[in-house]
Amino acid sequence: MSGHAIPLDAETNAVAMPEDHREELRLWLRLLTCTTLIEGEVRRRLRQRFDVTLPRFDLMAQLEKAPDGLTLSDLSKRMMVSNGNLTGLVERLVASGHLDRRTSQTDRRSQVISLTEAGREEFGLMMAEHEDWIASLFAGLSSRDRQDLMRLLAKTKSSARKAIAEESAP
Amino acid sequence: MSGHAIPLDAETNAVAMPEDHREELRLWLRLLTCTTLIEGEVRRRLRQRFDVTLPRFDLMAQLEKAPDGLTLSDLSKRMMVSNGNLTGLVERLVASGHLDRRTSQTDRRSQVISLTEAGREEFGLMMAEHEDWIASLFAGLSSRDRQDLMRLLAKTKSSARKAIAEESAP
DNA sequence: AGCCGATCTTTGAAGCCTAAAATACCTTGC
DNA sequence: GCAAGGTATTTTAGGCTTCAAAGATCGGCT
Repeated sequence: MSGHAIPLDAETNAVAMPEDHREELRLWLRLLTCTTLIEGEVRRRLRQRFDVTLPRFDLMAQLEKAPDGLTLSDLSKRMMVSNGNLTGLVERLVASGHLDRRTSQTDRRSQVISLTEAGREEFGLMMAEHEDWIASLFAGLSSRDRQDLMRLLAKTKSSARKAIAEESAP
Repeated sequence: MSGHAIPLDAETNAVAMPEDHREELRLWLRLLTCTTLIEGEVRRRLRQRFDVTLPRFDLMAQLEKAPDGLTLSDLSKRMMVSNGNLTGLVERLVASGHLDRRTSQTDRRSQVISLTEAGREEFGLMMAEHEDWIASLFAGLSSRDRQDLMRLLAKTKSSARKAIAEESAP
């Protein structure tokens, strides 16, 4: 392979000149910006309208989908946050009367958390508004755009999961 | 309008039955999941490889692009975090010798922050690896996918910005 | 029965983050 | 010159988050 002064193309030159991944980097930064932007606004509105934080909202959202309650470990997995984190989060929502907590009948290590009636009602209001907020934030996208984005994000998610799995056990 | 037992379709029934925005909601949750997944992994690797947190990395990344330094307000805008937050962040990085901080010559209210030589060197190492991590996390997407995703996220970003602006000053 | 490793939760130390109030400095208009 | 209003930063109080270590309980094995 090869004339003298002819520059090698990116493919053949991978060793001497390490690949340029600026495109992926820009993509990641844009993804992060979008999420941060929307998340910040949701956070702001939750606080303003309902005086509630996003983590608390998320926690109640999980419980709303599970009428029989969930253990802290279940919640931890579903919310992708640490176990220790939930202890305090739940504590505050129990104190404010939104959540109920009792030791599992079958496993005394486990705490089963569920929404109180008051908590469920209050969350219902939040959830409805929240859905409208999200709709308005994404209003600039056509139905087709949303479908495409959905598909690409699914692909991104599985790409990332794969890379993470490979790194953990190479 | 209307026959008796015939159900109205979604379009004509917008008032009685408020619109269903579950599609947007699912899209948002997927966007959030992707970002959280990738961000968590980057955070984990930064900690493991360099014993540095993501906020510190982000801060140094901003400064690396600005050889003449930036004020706290500049940083605050670029990083989309609160001003008070930066005070402590910068404080710790000054203490560890990564950052330099001096009062502006032209405005004694302002603090100009910049990377020290040591900070710049260390950040160089991190940046290179970080770029590879991101590339591997997005490796499952074709070049075409990345372009499409980039475009759709740009659209999402401007959609969100518009909705936020309209809410603030309706 | 009793021990052992695994699982569920809490605690502690450190850091990140925000909103809001306080402080310091600048700029403009008189 | 100097007061009023605006800008840059810090402080304060409260909450979220993680990791790592400790405590409690479970289940299987001998």
